Amino acid sequence: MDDQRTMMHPTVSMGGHVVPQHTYGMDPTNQQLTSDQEPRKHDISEILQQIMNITDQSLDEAQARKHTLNCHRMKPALFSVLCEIKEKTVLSLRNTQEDEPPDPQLMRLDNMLIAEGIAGPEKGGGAGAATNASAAASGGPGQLEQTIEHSDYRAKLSQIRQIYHQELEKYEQACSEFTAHVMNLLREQSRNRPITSKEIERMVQIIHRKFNSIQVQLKQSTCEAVMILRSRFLDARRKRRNFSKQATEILNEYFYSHLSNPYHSEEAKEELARKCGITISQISNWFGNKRIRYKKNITKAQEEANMYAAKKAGGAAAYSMVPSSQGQMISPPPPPGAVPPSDGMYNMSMNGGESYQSVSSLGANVQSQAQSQRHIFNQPAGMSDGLAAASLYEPGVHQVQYG
DNA sequence: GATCATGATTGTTT
DNA sequence: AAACAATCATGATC
Repeated sequence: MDDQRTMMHPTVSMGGHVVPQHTYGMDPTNQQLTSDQEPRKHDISEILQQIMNITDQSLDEAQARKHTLNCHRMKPALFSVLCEIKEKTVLSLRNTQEDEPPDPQLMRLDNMLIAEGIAGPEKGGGAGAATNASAAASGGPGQLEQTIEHSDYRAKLSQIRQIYHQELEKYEQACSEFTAHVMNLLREQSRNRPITSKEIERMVQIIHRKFNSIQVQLKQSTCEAVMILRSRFLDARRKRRNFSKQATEILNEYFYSHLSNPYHSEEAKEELARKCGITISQISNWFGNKRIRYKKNITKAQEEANMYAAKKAGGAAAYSMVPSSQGQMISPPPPPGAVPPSDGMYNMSMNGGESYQSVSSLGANVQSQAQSQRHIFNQPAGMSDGLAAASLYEPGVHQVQYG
């Protein structure tokens, strides 16, 4: 019955709902509108139109009209209409409550930010923690040293951390401001239309979800920035440094002393690494590069070989007084007044060549092992002539001397 | 800034 | 697994 009448007098349609006239306290059976009923109908339309318009207005404008609306004589009637509509729509709201599972992407980002020291409890240890974390992630003792020495890296990382926290704070402030604003608005609107606390809660949830997606973006771009920073600073190629002159000297001397068998045991590598202050893998790289480049440019390598041979011969002559080092001494005499106490190379000379001897004999020890390895130095036929000088200092020769 | 030197990486071979 | 070979990327020098 009511529905039929409603269909006959569809006053205002609101969100697809037809507002029945009888709920305004008017006589529903009265089909004829009296002269004072017409303006009433008009009033209601006006109020509802105002409400509709609120969504298109700025919050300030809505605020300004709020008072007018509250004082309107038809307000109670409007309220009851809205209550009735609510009765119908509230069912759909009840079903919308869902538990949000933790976003795996967000968790990944959070973990990474914590690991990098960007997001973390204490601020002071941030940069340090980041360094340790990244060093642990990349592994290797050499990388650890280089990571620590990169104060630039740490500075940039803490800069990223600072920006991240600033943005996060801004975001959180904006989120809470907006939430408070919306809650106020809803509370005020609840005087005109029925709004349950659950609905407000839900609205807050929606707002937080929206802001969360912004937060994810912030975290994502922060992670990207950290990755770029890391690749820039921790990529070994970018931070290549030439070895010290002394290290190169030691390596060259060892190389040309072991030309017939330039393949070394782990022990020999360790010792060289210790003497040169570089890692074992750097030693391997160096000898790998050296062998290839030696082979590629024999002429130049010969000159170098002769130079080191002469050097060694000179050194041996100069230090032949030292009993235990005869035929072993390859280091030049230390320059006057230039003998660093901890200098491995010159220490070798000063302590009777003991250190070098051990390296040299280690090289000899691996000779049998190296026989099973590939040997580029056995291949070129014309090489032996050029290596005449250098071959004087091959481990085999030393062995003969000792044998 | 062009060029060479050199340490590191990557893919292949043994 | 170690070495080779090619290549990359940076440092040093002119």
